[in-house]
Amino acid sequence: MLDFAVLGLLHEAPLHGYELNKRLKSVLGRMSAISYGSLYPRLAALQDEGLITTDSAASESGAGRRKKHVYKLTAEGKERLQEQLAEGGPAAWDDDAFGVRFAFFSQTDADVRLRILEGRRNRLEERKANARTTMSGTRERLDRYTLELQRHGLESVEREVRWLNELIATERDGVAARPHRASPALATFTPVTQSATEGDHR
Amino acid sequence: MLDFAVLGLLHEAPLHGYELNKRLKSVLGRMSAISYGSLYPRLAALQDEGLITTDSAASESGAGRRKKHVYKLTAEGKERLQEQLAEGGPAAWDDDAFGVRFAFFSQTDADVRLRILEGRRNRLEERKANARTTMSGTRERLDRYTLELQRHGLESVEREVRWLNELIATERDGVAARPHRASPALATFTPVTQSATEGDHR
DNA sequence: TTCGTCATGTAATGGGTTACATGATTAC
DNA sequence: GTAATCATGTAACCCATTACATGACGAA
Repeated sequence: MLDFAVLGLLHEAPLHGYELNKRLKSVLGRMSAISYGSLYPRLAALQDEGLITTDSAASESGAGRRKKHVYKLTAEGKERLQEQLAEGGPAAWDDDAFGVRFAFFSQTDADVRLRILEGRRNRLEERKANARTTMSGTRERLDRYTLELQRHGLESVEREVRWLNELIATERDGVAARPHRASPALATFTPVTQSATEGDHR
Repeated sequence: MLDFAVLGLLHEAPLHGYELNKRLKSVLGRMSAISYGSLYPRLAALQDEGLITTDSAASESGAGRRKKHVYKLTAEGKERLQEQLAEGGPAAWDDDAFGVRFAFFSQTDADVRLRILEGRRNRLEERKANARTTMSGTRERLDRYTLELQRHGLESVEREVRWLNELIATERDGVAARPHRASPALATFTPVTQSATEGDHR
């Protein structure tokens, strides 16, 4: 997951670790940024695997001077990234993975995008069904707050399903127009949010 | 976190591990259920610490027969739970903790409840501010999908803030009526959801 | 010249997962 | 009697975190 995000970001532009981490913050969404104690070892590992390089002549120049490494993808790294981008299976629709996959949709083929969006929606639809049955589920009446939590959770899921449906619709239009290549689909997306930024909350 | 949830559930009723895990699913919300490979060792540890017991004469009766252990809180366990229920600090308002804390609001004093709800709201309000600045943030224009992801995330946060504001309002009414003891606050909560279940999604 | 932030790293630790193994109970 | 599900447990591992340590660079 982390590896994928790193490869994806480096494909857009070469970066050094510190900067990478800041970008990661947007991409990983709710997981926010990764800690440096986690990132740097990972970068070292990816380098050992030959997926990324740093052309720091810097490490040769002076004495053992420590300066910022700018990493970029190797040919092998690009290949690996492409494989992962093509993966539209169940792994792509769980909570953690989906956000990251979505963040790199620009680099993803239109058909895979659609597969992921639909998979994700179905996953949520399942969860919705589950939640419904457990909530109104015969006996074992939950207490007030647990119930309210559940209710709010369910509503969130429903909201996300609607969002996905909109995305799927616009994606399909895009695909219909110019089939199969990565395409601007979302260009025509109209933000349905009817005043999301500052509404009522007395 | 897990420990707290376990103590909280056992305070409501004695349970054995397997059943506990199922209940945990509702309580932990998005973290869903914990794996058994995680739960059982933790139960053993809690027992070692003297916070829970299982009065299985069963372990003596036959030969080394393995049967279900029903766990319940010890006096020490109850004490520990009370301490944790009284904690309304920052730890209670992060993503993971909040849901669990909320799930046990029935066992939480009204003032602590309010502290947690407000803390949580402020936390989200902060995040909102952050997101806004990074989104419309000068240069480094994000790509289409990243932007859409961000937009949706922001909207979700705003929604949750509104939810919290409603909860806070009803809590305050409750507190005003009969100050300081654990009280039914939410009894008067009216579900503002104006048709959440199946709305527009063309 | 000192303070803040950029920048990189390591070691200890933690909290969970998966895979595996086993046994009891219920329903058919 | 056999399959499904309930129920408990262990060992190996994974991935990330925290705490710590170091150093470069720009601005006051």
